[in-house]
Amino acid sequence: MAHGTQTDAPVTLQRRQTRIQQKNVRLILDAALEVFSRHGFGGSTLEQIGKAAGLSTPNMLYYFPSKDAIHRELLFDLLDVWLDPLRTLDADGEPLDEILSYACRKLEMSRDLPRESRLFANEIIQGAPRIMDAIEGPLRELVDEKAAIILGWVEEGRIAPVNPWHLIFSIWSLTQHYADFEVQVRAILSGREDDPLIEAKRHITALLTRMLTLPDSARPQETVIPPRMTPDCWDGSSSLHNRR
Amino acid sequence: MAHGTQTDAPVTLQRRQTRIQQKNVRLILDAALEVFSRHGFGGSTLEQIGKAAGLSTPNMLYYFPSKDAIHRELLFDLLDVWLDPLRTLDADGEPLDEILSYACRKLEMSRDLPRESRLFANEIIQGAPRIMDAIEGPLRELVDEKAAIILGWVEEGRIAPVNPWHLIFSIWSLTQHYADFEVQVRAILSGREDDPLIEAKRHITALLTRMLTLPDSARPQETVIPPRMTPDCWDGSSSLHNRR
DNA sequence: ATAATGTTTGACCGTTTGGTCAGGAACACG
DNA sequence: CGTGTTCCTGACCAAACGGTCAAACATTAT
Repeated sequence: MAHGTQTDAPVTLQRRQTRIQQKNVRLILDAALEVFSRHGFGGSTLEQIGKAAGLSTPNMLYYFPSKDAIHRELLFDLLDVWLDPLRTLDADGEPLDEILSYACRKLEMSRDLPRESRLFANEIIQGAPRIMDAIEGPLRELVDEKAAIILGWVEEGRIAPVNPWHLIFSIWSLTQHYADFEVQVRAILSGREDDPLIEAKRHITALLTRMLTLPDSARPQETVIPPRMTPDCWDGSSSLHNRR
Repeated sequence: MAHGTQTDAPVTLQRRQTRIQQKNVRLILDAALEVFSRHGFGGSTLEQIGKAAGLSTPNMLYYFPSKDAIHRELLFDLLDVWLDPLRTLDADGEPLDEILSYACRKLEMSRDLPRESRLFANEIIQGAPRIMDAIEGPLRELVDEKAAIILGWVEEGRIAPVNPWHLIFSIWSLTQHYADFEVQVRAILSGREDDPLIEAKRHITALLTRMLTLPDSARPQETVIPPRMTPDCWDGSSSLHNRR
């Protein structure tokens, strides 16, 4: 062996995936997500992650070169998932439906991917040291693109005037709050609401609807306004399944 | 000396405050707030805090018995400040004004006390291990009390129907977002808005107003509705001064 | 001045941390 | 079956961690 005794670790990309590799990498990432999302990067130890994954510390370092590498992989895997709902916001759709659907999908993610939400929150709170590039680049571009669409709707008089960027921030904060601050929400609502997320959906839908619906006087009169139906995502079933 | 060589450390309560004590305790707490709020408890080290405070590690431990004690003191000092705005929500006030004022004060706090906001966020994200009692007790009671007031306003037909608890969550999330996710907000808005918080105030005010204002048909007709003025907190000056 | 008190430091300690490594165990495959 | 590869572990390491302590240094009051 020319360059080291230990067989070359299966680096992130060049992966001849063995079954065992697949299983353990998944185990590690899942455990790391659990631990990192609760304690932050600095507050987490490989021992904790190993315990959660059922693997020894050196064994984990056989699959990943370092603690940092695990964290980075989690974060970059997450970025795609995280921005996906916004990508689907369609300029050709009915404005209010599009925005409500988006909020709804984000709220679903708070229900189904709370750990991912907390991981992201931790990263941003700490100043986004590892994903600032992605935020200043792709994320910003995506937001600008969709904000332009919403601005177009405003100018066409199809929704009430609103700052599109801050509208997007509002949707982010309103929805992610139920994942990131879950223990607070549950502590306050315990005994009052069994599933806060159901009521949260009603609340956020109403909030956005009232905010974006034009007053009667300004509404276009061409057609009778149909009673606004909330987009029926999440009523009964969902496609996301990542709960622990 | 009966119980130890080192002079009794100035424990949190029994404080014969020397000038030096006052100065250094303040220095330590301020530095600790900076560090803890960015890296979380586990991710922070006494060395970091010491560097920020300009004090050596053992010297800090002369004023506080442990890293944990510093963190606890910060957290409990914060709790009072944090809940104060909600306490001032007045059942006898004009409903919309009261709620807008509350949101406004919370937004002010995001501007003036971002580190405190992040410290709190960190604690909740991590499952509130140190302040769960305060959340299940005093916080919950305060929220219930104020939610009852809001519910009363709804039943009197003075604001549009709304779930008061989720309304409070909404205000928390909408406002704290600008402190906790500040780097993201700035990264997205940089070059577009110099001071995001100004536009944020407009946005949140409009959002809450549209959400809580009754439709024309339902509005009580006794008096002419005066043009709604936003409560003029924060327009020009503020009482909070804790920026770094 | 001087004694008593309050403050700061450098050296130190035990533990935990991320990470290495040689070698053994389990596996795949001809 | 045997042999090459993949996987796993126990022992180990250096650095960093929270914290202690005796002694030196300031400060204050008398």
